[in-house]
Amino acid sequence: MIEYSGQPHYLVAVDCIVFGFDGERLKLLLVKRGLEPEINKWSLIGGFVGANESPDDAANRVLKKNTGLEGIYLEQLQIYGEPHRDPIERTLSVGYFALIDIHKYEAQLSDEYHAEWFLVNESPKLIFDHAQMVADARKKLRYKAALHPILFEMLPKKFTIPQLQMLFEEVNDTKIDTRNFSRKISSTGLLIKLEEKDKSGSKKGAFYFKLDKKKYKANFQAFLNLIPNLKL
Amino acid sequence: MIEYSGQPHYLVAVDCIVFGFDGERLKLLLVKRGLEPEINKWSLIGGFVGANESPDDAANRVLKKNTGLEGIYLEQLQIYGEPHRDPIERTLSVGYFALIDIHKYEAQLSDEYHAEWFLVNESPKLIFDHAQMVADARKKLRYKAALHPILFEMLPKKFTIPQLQMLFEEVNDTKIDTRNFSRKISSTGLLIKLEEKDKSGSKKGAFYFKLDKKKYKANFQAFLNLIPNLKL
DNA sequence: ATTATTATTTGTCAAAATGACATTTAATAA
DNA sequence: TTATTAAATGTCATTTTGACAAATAATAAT
Repeated sequence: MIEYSGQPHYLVAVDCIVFGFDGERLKLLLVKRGLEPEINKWSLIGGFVGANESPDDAANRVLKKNTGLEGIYLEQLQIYGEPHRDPIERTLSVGYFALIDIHKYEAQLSDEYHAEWFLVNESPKLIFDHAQMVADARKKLRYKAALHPILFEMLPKKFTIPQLQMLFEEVNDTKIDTRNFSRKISSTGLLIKLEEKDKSGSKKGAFYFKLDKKKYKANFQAFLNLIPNLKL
Repeated sequence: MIEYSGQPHYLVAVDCIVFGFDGERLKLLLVKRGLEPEINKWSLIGGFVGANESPDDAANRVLKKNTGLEGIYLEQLQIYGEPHRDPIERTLSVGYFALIDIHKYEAQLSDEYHAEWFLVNESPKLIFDHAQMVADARKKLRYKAALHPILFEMLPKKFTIPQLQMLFEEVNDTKIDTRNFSRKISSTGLLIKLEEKDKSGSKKGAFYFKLDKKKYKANFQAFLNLIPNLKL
């Protein structure tokens, strides 16, 4: 087989910044690293890109292995390729951010996988440049969520408007006016009101809504300015 | 030296999608590939990531080598990593899109570098997955340019409003109303009007403007909706 | 000198979107 | 029956938007 002569070869990994929402707070899924160096330290979910898979494939595989979940929302963040970011040997890592409905994950046997959820603001120290990856991913999540309805990926099938608003407030670290928010949300036409109410949060109860998936897919590109005074 | 045992290693390259604007049309900078396979075919400007450089470093080095220019606006696009995208051996490529003031480049000795400008819509067939990279880069350029003032990176120090508008129209492949466009542009406060006029395009002449670089840097994040009926 | 030409520049107005603000409502608990 | 609590909804002034055409400045032609 011909090769490009004399060029160095590197390991290529993927690392996933996995966000979830428990109904109140934004969370981050971490695992204890299973190999040296830094074994047993907290780390993003990651792994090496195999010979017959693309980085996207690798990210999906690694996510399934660590959570049992398939079909997770995944988006390429960027590549991390500083020469010495991994002390053992040169490894470039493709960062992905993933959005999970946390309840789907909790439905899995949590012993089978040793990933753990942390509040994003109370995460432990992470290995290598993983803290930078998380910071970049939070920024990108804010950016995208301001323009596209990706946050629904973190909600269960049925959710309430107050829940949705809390999620937006968490992601953007801001308070949003209830009246303006619900006006904006309903103007998108993406939500379908259900009969049922969620009585857990109040005496009155909040109506459940579900996503209009047809419109969601059709309108994924146009969902501007859900955050007041948006400054990207 | 310790290594991660048994993991495959790959070549890692960078490829730059270089956009320029000649005052009327959007252009793409290509080179004839200098090595087998596909030698002498048209290709994006690219190269392998060296042992002591990051992909960002490599992109800057490769751009300087092929154009003589430094300090070019560069942004990571995404990674291209399908297992067989390069027929010789597995190579992952980090795509970058670059924005150049085409006049700076023309000031260089054009014989010294054999890169050539093509109209983006009349580019030759490209090697490997480079056509896909160009398509992705155009999409991302539209996206970013709708929200951030990056298109100024393609203009000379002095430029006119009609030129600026033509650039926006080229990038977005649309027509924009002159009155609304100049209202929007001036509301950003990013432009400083000069005394001088550009007489080349008309009898009346169009006033030159320059970028207020302080405001440009300060407001890089907030420059929304320059394209009417924006649908991202 | 006057007029014609041509791209540049600027103005209006109605409609829609935005942001700030407080009250009503529904269900349960007291 | 009343108190409590979160959910749901309405108003209004301001700003932004999009659609539309007339005026201007310089040169070329007569």
